[in-house]
Amino acid sequence: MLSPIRAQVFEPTIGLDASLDAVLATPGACPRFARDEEIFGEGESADYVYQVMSGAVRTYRILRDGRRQIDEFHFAGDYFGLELGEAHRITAEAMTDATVRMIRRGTLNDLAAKRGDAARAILRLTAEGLQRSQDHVLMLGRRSACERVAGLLLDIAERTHAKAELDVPMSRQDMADYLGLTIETVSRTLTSLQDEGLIALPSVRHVVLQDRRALERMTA
Amino acid sequence: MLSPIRAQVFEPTIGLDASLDAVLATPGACPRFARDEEIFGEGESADYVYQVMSGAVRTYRILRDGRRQIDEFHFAGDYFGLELGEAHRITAEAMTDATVRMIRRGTLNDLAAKRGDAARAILRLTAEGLQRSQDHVLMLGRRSACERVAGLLLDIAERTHAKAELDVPMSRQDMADYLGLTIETVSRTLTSLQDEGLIALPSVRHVVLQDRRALERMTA
DNA sequence: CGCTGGCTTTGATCCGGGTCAAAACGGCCC
DNA sequence: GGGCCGTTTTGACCCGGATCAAAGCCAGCG
Repeated sequence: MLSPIRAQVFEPTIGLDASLDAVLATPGACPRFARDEEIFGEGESADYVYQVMSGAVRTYRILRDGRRQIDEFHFAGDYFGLELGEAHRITAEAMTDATVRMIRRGTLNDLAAKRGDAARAILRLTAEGLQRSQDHVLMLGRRSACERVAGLLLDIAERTHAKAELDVPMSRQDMADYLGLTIETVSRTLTSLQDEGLIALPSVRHVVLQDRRALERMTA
Repeated sequence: MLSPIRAQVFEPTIGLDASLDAVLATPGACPRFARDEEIFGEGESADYVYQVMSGAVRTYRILRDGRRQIDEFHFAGDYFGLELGEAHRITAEAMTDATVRMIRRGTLNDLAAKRGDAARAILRLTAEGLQRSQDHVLMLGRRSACERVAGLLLDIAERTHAKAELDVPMSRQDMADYLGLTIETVSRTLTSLQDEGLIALPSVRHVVLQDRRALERMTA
């Protein structure tokens, strides 16, 4: 009944706009990471920029007492690990088994210095990250648990190019730490959305959006 | 007893690093805005980038039902209104009477195309905004009301170059909408910080940090 | 297959911060 | 100086989501 898990592999497409994919034809190293493996840690030297080729990645920070806030989820094609300073301010881990392209930061800087379109592509990536972070702020500051969960589901659908059925690559704990909630609240909210007929939960990591319109209404 | 309100006027200093201030010697228009006056609105064409010359500015978004989330406070010297797309995604208002420098976006683009240091300066501004937004996410997602208020006070102190005594240019409502709280909670939290001797509140918009160490401990 | 251990869900209760209401505090204008 | 109005503080109570606890539910493995 359920569609198989979509192979989330990144296929670069050359667009009209400045895109790093177009500029960075040279692949660079593409190591594999196992589920939950650390890709880089807070405080480490930021010598590389990364791109998800397959799988999914989470970036997060933790407070002294262990509270964790997930900053972003990264899917196939997404860049992450771009830093202003010398060191990573956040930690990155594979959420699923993942392959990740590593681009030497020096290479990127040289490219940016030589080619205006590369510099613009880097700026665009950073600015997109800022927009997503601003959306995240709005969600955490002013939205209810239900609105947050609905928003996350729609976001995952969009970013993994899923239609109605989506694979959720993250655990409930990951969802909670992204949404500023607890696992219990996330779980309860999902079941209540199911009870209202807005979604179906055929399995833990599989969600069907049954009334996308209604979900979007909560989000707007 | 109280020091007079510091004149928060921006004095550019030429640093060693790429700085837009150095590059943009040409002043451009510097209109004044009255307290609570709108500088630009969500959806408007983003033809200019702005820099606070004096006073303070808030940028925010509102949900359909009126819930407001303040994205950032901007003080003398800060740039704001940089957008990736054609339109502003957020609204900007003067929190106090303010003078604001307007820089035509085309000018900035030309400059970035011609001079690598200008392009780098713009990237840096965007990346700094991203870092602040990420800090904001961590605060909203995982910090208590008390930690949030303490963090805001320290942030204001740092960004207005205040030592122990600081002018708070924003209303309780502004603080609440930045911190993801209500006015009542902000007010209660401030008085409880005062009761514990961590701060003093000689007047509504004047705060004295009496135990900065303790405040920083809450924030870390 | 059946057992085991980690997720996830569900239940019961609690509490931090929200809501609603009223009093107190300033500014500001006359 | 006195009155007025918007902001801030304080009080009483409530509620959404957290916490604590106990079942379910698989997936993996022997």
